[in-house]
Amino acid sequence: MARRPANPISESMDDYLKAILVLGGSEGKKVTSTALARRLNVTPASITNMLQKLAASTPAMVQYERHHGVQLSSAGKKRALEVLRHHRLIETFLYEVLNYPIEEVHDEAERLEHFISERFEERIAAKLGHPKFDPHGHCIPALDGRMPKDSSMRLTDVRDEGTFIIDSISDIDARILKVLKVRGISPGVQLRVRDIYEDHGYAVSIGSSKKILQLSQADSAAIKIQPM
Amino acid sequence: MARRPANPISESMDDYLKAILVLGGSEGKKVTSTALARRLNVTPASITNMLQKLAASTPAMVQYERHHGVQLSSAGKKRALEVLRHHRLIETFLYEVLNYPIEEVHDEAERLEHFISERFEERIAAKLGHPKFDPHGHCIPALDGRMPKDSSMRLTDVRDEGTFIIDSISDIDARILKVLKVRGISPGVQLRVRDIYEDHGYAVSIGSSKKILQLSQADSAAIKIQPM
DNA sequence: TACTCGATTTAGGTATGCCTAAATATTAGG
DNA sequence: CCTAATATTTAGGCATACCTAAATCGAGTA
Repeated sequence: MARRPANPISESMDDYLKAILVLGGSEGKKVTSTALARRLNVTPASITNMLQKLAASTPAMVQYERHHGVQLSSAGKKRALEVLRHHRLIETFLYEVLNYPIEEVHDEAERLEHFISERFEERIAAKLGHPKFDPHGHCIPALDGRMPKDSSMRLTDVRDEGTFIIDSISDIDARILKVLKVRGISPGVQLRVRDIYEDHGYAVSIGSSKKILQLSQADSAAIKIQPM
Repeated sequence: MARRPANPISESMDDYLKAILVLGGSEGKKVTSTALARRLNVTPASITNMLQKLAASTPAMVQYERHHGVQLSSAGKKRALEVLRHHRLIETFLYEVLNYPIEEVHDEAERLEHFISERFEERIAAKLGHPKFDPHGHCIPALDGRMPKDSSMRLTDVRDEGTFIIDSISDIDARILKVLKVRGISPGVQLRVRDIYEDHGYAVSIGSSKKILQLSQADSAAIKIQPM
């Protein structure tokens, strides 16, 4: 029964799989080349190349039809969740154990996630008490890949004034993360939408404070919320 | 004064520099291609290629004359010491903070050393209290690259019975490391040489114990000692 | 001094993963 | 339903870092 060995998964392949996952390319939805190109900071041509490779590998990591987007196969999704788990555990570790400033954990985790062993993962998870959320409020996939469904919504989808709980903050832009930190905007905090400037941001207040904060559109786009 | 930027140092280049340092290619001594090839598990041809590259980079990382070996330039030595510091700090961290078994720290550190930031280094050094030695007994270079001179000798150079203190254990072979661990051979322990089997190993005893342990030549070669 | 053998270098080739420019497919508007 | 604008793919290149096979060098010995 000479089962041929699964071909190795490179660091780059991992990055692509994780990006597809985060952009929603599991559960039937498809992701476009352009969206991937933007997220990964490479040209669309490079995306096409890699998608062909991911589709051709054994087992196939994605389902891909040219000009019609990609989505993860079950093997691809499994792998992407492993990488995401690594990433978020490392972020939590850097924040909790090594006292990193929140806006620095992402870049470091982004590099390290490809190189830590299963043992490293196991040890930091144990040290942290098997956390369910990273410091940005994002859910950490379990070892078996299970992850509760995310019921949060984007602040930028809000059309009416109201009160919410901050669910999570996107970690990709350190600058925004720092801006939000100094304004007290972090997961779990209550956020009241006071005014909406169509496509130009929001006026909000935090907790029980009456102070009004102006958030740019870019800042607002990094915030996910839950209705109270 | 458009100073041209120093060209980037790749992960591979770091590996070569570190290998040259450890094989003694600082302080005037030269290292042969073959020795490097053996240590890095690549062919001699690959070594030649990389040495040419290291010699041609700005600033030059090594001095290299074909057929006559290499040695580190001051820039190369500085860099190699940085990488070695990373490596040994990470080993110490894995052992002390994450409770790794000693025989597993090397391989993990070998991968991670290339990817941690200055911040990561600074934080783990602080957390560990700026240690001077790694768990194998090797000296950790200071931030400025200074490192006390190593006055230890190889157990395999011992020709007469006598008593010594174990200085350090080579970390490159996990199997040997584990064998030595279960026999109680670790840095700081007293080791008595009882019998010498020319090129076939040693009979030793540990601490105040009378029990005689047989060490193979390979096991012995991993041990460095200090006269008492 | 010349020869031989081991050490080293050169030449040429592989794979990854990125790029640009040119070609082509899809989609939305008229 | 056709066309323009946009999205995507193809083709051809570059750099890194490794390999093998075929030269070539150099140190010790006859």
